[in-house]
Amino acid sequence: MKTTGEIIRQQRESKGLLLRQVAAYLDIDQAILSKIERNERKPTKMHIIKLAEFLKLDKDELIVQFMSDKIAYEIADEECAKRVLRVAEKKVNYLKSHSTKN
Amino acid sequence: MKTTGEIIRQQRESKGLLLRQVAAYLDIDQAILSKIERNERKPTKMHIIKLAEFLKLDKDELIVQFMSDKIAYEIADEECAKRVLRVAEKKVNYLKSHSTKN
DNA sequence: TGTATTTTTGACAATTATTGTCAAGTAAAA
DNA sequence: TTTTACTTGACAATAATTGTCAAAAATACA
Repeated sequence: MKTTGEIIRQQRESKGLLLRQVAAYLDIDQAILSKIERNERKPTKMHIIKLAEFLKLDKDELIVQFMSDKIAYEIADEECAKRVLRVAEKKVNYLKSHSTKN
Repeated sequence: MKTTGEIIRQQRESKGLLLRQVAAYLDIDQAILSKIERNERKPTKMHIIKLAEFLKLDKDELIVQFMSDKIAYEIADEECAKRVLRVAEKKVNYLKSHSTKN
């Protein structure tokens, strides 16, 4: 399984781009991007969106990576991680079916 | 589906306890507990643990409620919420099988 | 080699989010 | 109607996140 950081780094390198160039597009210091690629810092959603744009990665796919990282990280040390996910799914279904939009 | 706040409030009332009494045990202002019960503020994990203790609720069950709330809230407005959960589960499995403890 | 370039690292500053208090308001009970 | 419980909202304290900067380390390459 590739990490989010690995996906980003591979794509950046495959395009021959420097940290500094991509970081400039994201409007952050390259130090942060370096850390994101090494999974040492978590990207924000804005980072993810701009990275997908700039590196021509599939935006939804990258968001899935990013959010599942966050969730996995949050619950990984829970005994009941699996149940948490199952209950969360029920709640998401409920929220979606009762939300005003759509 | 009962919300976390509802579970807490029902149990508290069934025991004839006042907000102020439970809040004292949690060492917080009763205003916060009032808001937690009305799902207007999110409890911390410590709140949840102490609430389970004091109200004699099943601790793991309450933690599942609490964490699934957090997750559902985070991803509810995502198009790809379901996929996020599935990928998160894979990552949790991976993390669990590769963690040092156990 | 050694010089330029890129990346990494860590200290710490700025910003934002969370968690809390307080006091006044509302509701309900006695 | 007075007391008691609960709710609300402004805002203070604390904690977490996000960022900068500059020096160190790694890499590329003349």
